Amino acid sequence: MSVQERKERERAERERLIVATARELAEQQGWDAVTTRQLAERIEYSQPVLYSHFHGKREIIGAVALEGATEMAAAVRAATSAAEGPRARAAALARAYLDFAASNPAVYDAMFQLDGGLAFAVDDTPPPLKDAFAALLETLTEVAGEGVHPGLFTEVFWASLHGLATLARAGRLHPEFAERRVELLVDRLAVL
Amino acid sequence: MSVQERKERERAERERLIVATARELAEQQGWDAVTTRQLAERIEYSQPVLYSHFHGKREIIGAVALEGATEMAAAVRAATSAAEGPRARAAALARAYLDFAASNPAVYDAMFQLDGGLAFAVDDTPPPLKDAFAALLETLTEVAGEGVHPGLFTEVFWASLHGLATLARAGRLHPEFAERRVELLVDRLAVL
DNA sequence: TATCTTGTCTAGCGGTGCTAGGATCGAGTC
DNA sequence: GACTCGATCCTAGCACCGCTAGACAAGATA
Repeated sequence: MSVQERKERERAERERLIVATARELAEQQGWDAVTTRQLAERIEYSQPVLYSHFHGKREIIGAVALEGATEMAAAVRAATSAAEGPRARAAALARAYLDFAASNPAVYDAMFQLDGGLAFAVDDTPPPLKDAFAALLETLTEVAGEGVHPGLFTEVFWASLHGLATLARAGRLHPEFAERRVELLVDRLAVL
Repeated sequence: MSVQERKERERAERERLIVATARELAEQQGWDAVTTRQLAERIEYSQPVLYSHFHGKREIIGAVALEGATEMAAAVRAATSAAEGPRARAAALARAYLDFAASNPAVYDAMFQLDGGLAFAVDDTPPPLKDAFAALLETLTEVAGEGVHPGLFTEVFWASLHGLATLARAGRLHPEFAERRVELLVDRLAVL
């Protein structure tokens, strides 16, 4: 029994190592540099070991994405709970979201730009992703406005943030407008 | 003289063929299917011919992106000029933008998701891209609101549309809310 | 100690973007 | 009309990718 338990523990530990290494490598050199060979070398195992943990590279990206979703949900909740008043909470949410995207570009890519093989079909959406959306919903519901479906409003608000995050990082928007964009977005979308 | 002119004409024609074929193949089977081998076979030339026209695959993607930007600008202008009143024009712009993204996913990817090697550093941005932004600016300026920088407002509006377009296509948003999302976005962002 | 299962690695498959170097074709010249 | 020569194109191959079959060794079981 104990032997098997030890092995399972070691396996789980190695799996965490794979995900952490993939994430680290992606943040350092971009996802293009995250090849199975490079990744295998960094964890000091051969390539096939990766495939005994994940069905393919896509699943590794998906694992990084789920980790990121959990962290993003936490970051958003921490920021909103520290703010007072609906308007301030919505603004804090927006800034926390954009900060996370800017600070963890590779993770954000794994979540929304790359194919991590994650399902989004309402039912079998992984819990961390549902929870990240829920974190947005909690704060945004109070500024959705009368008679506006909170989920609908959250989708619009989220999409706007997503657009700002991706276009800003791609160098498509004027960097000096960053703060004013957030102000404008919150002012217009949020109903107090 | 005439011989050289004919050759240049044929070269230009072949270049158009390459871009058109890449675009067609991408729309049919996705950009993953657009390999240099597949592309070469479709135009009935060998691979190296591609490299006598473009420095690499990235440049071919960039060419498709520029073509798409021109078309999108035209589509937006056509839609807005057919609408009456600022609110109707802004709504028409939003729908035209989202329609274009939904109808030409591969082209939209070339423009905003893939690396087409296009510059965006204010000065050396290719004219078609500048013009596409200008097309948005023309209509959105009139609903930016008092004292709001039109360029800033356009960036925010555009980012929101971009977010809606990408998240919707990735299956991240509820399809049945599509029209209501546009209504909500225009209602909140546009100042009449 | 002998057996056997489990886990890991070596080697290799078919694919990718890209390119060096040889063959071929056609334009210009005698 | 034959010939030279330069432009043009293709064959073949490089290094890399994601992924996997099968040999092999280490460790648990008896």
